[in-house]
Amino acid sequence: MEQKRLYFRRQLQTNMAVRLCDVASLLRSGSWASEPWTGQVIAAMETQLSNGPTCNNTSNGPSTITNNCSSPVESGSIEDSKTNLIVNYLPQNMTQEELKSLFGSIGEIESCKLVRDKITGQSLGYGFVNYVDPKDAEKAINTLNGLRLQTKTIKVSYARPSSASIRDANLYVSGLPKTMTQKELEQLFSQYGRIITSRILVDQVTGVSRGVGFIRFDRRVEAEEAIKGLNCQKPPGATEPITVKFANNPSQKTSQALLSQLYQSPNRRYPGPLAQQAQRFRLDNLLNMAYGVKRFSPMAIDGVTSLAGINIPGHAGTGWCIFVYNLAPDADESILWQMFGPFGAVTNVKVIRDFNTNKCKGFGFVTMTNYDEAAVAIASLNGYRLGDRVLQVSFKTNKTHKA
DNA sequence: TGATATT
Repeated sequence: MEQKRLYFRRQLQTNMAVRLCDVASLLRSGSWASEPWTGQVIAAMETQLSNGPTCNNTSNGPSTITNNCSSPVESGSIEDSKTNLIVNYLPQNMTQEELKSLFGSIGEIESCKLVRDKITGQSLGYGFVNYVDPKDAEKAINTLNGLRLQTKTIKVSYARPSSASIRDANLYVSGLPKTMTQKELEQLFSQYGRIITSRILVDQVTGVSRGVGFIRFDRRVEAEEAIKGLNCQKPPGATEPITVKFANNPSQKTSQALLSQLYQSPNRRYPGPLAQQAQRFRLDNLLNMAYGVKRFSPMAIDGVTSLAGINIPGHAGTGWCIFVYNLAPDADESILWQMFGPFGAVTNVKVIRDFNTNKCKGFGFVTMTNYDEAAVAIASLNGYRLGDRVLQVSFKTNKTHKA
């Protein structure tokens, strides 16, 4: 009870209508409504809401507020939201649950959304995480920005307030001098507005610039002005003019290309050869279940020595559970994400702590979706030296008695 | 013409 009071007091201290709307709707629904003090809290919030900016939150996602500031965009100003983050460059196969699990290891999450293609359902590689506490959002940027997950390095930053004016502000630039650096590219374009991202494409083999790149501005009007000012112009010192135009939207592919991508990408829906071994396990286990055979020992398969995390389709919340031993007392979840994330889809991590001291008891667990990725992670991380400790990593066993 | 940046 007291914890709930503290929880909502903390929320109330976040002086944004957007937060109040969310808390109010949370209080109105579900088990919170039965608490004797919720009525007072809702009333207090609605008073503030009626005096403040309009709340337009009608959906499940994080809400937005009408920006009624007289000078909405000031160069270099701090973002409006201190709790809402955008996470870019997520691995293609990362799910919303995995995103929530990863960022939930920092602090309490108010809402979390992985953005998917409306038609294909494929991840668009970015998402939003809205924390309850602005301090956790800041901590998430400090600890998770730049985290390597599989082949990607994720970017974590404050989300700008959602608005039509910030959409379609990405430019494709070609004909750049091969010697031009990213910094020089930014210098050229920064006179037209605030740059959100910039990139120069390079040859995969030689690393030499391909003379093409991208500039994403904060606002579309800035991108329009940059086209007017720089398209067909020669950059300082260049011999040839550059081409500046709006970039293609990656989500606007032809249906042919989408189908091709769907067929070729090894994801959950269309498992590629890599998933075959895990599929074989699942099939075997289904057959064993169906025929009432005692849970089969997978030890006979391909030299695997010990397994327990049996993954049965339809049995939600399962995966390949990995036991990690010899963690330091101050180990936290983020270290587990950092170690195992690069090997594949991680759905959950947990550091086991002493109830009284809150220090790690020396071990933890990691759940991975795919068997093959889990096996590689174990093979790679068992014996790994973390600080002054050598880790023992294995599939979790179902030991009920100590040997 | 990207390491799919605004739900």
